[in-house]
Amino acid sequence: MSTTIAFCKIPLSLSQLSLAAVLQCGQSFRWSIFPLAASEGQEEAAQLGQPSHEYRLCLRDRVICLRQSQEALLWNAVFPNPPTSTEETARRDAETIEWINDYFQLDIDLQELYRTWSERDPIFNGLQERFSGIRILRQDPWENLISFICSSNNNISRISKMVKSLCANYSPFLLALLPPSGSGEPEPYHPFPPPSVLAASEVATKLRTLGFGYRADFIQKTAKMLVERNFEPSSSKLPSAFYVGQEPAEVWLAGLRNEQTAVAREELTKLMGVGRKVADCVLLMSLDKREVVPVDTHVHQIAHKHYGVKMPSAKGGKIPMTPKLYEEVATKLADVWGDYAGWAHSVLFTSDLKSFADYGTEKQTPVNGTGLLTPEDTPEPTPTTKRKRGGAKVEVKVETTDSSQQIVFATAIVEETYDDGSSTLTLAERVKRRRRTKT
DNA sequence: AGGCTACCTAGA
DNA sequence: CTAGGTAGCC
Repeated sequence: MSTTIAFCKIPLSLSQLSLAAVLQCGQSFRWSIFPLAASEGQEEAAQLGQPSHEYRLCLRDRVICLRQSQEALLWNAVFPNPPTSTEETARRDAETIEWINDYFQLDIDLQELYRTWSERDPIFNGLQERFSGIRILRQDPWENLISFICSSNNNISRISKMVKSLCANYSPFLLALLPPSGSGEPEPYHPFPPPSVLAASEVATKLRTLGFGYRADFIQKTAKMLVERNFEPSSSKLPSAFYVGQEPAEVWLAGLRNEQTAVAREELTKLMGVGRKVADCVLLMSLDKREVVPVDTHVHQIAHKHYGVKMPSAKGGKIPMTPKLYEEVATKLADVWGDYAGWAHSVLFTSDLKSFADYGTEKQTPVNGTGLLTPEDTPEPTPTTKRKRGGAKVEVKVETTDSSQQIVFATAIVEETYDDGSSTLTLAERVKRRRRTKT
């Protein structure tokens, strides 16, 4: 059970792919991450470009294990049953390699894209050193869709827990694996459940109890909508043997890869819990629509600070993302970055993630310590990466209080000071509705 | 037709 | 109070 398995190598530079960034930046939520045994030689190992982590993902019939060194991607695949022949072993290996190439889109030269973006955009140029190797994964559309339905109004940590909970509760156990360190409990692996399983009406109520909140109904309804769709016979035969074992609903979804972006988006947004943002994430991350830029508040901030997109006056501190504003931001960024705008967006987005605040600095080195830059080399912080140091909140007045004892309207001047010494003064018209607790 | 709001939950 | 939003209602 604890036999040491050798890893196979695919030559690959860190500038083409940074597993540490790509697998944790909120594209896929299902990878398990293990630090490799912290021994005394670890620091030197890191400097030698040896792997520091192992990443694992359960597919239909196997668990893929990945590590990364300075010059190679290291992989191995674990099956519940050992291969019966050398031919069988070879066939399995070939499939895994094909999957890796497809999933990481390794035929696309990321360095060349970085060069192009840097020429077109000085802002990108400033970030490219610190955030290299960030590319878009080519994910399974069904899993991608459900994961991003979970993502609404949510954080990466909880989304990951929810997605793993879906697997644990709705798909059969495949196998268990000890952490790579050898010590600790074996971890069970389940593949992602197919549409037919999540379409059952009881699923909604059970997902509620599992802590999915209002997304429980979205997931079940979307699954049901897809399963009950009337599929064209033509859509059930796709060229690749890649889709064998998939349900018609999954094949249909994947078939949107062959449609125009607008058409595919139209179809996606018909599904429950899928708005523009979620649809665009799916278009970009699993349906080959590389030009699509999903827009959220982070992306809007970036677009405002660096690319001259308007910032509506803050009513109540929150800027609602209207369809019009969404379109403005998306078009602007697509225009700046070109064909692969969605890919460029993910570099900027990752650089803006709080969990990556120290990525590429001394505090937290990227995998294997390459591309290491001192904090002085880091670009000017953008307003979104600027950390708030102090905020004086000056309540000016409270205009009315109605009979139900809700504060309905309040005006305040808010001063915020940032790490770099700059500060902003905003007039915030904050509408507070403080609901009285039921008694 | 845009502009609200409620919606689940875990964790600062 | 927020976290990579969306449906439903006016």
